[in-house]
Amino acid sequence: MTDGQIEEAAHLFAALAEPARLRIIQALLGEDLTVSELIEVTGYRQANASKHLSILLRAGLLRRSKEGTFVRYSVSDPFLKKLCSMVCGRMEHHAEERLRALCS
Amino acid sequence: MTDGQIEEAAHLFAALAEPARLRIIQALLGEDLTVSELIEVTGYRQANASKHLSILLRAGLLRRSKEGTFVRYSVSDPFLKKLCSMVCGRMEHHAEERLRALCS
DNA sequence: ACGATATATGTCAATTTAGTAATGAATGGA
DNA sequence: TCCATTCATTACTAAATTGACATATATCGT
Repeated sequence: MTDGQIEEAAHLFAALAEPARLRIIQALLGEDLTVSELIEVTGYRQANASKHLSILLRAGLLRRSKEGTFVRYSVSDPFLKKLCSMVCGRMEHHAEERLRALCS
Repeated sequence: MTDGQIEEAAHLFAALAEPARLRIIQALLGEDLTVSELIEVTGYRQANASKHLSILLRAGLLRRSKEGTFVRYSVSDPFLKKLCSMVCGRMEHHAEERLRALCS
């Protein structure tokens, strides 16, 4: 692996290393949403949501399409869906382990 | 997904969002290494490497075992191996796309 | 063209993080 | 016991990041 690829991967993980962005991704995995809808759903301020969206967009994780004055975002990367289900699986596994440790 | 799980996931990604830590993981995926060996391989300073290792350890990605005065680290999480191969695959895919865009 | 709405961007303070040097703790050998 | 080695931790500086506010840009209807 080259230095460039390592940095690219780190950049990708950095885009995912923020609870607000994970919430946004979670919402967009359910259905494509405009910024307004996303604000409604998540409760984030417009400027912040917009900034987080631009970060996810630059990381290549989202797709952006204009609809009049609205902008609709969607999950562009099939990799992201797989990744999310993997992470969920891991966390369930850990939750189970914690539970088992508690009961032993 | 609860807020706690979202934050836990963000924390996990944050642990991976650093080139130095990805380099360390890459080295440890090849073989288990002591801190000294890791320093030798990566060229990082001792204190720096130690800090990165502690972050990966706290994230549950590495295992730690003492051997006399030495400490050997290894990849504890099968999830991590899968994740790395996925990320590598994604980046190769993107590299191909860039190449194709260049030639079209 | 004008006003209203949707989205993006710039700036600021506060927080977090990486890297370095120095120090501390633990282990093994003389 | 004393010293040398290995690793962890602390204190510090510089840089990056977040969220809030204000402002700019773009599009639509009138």
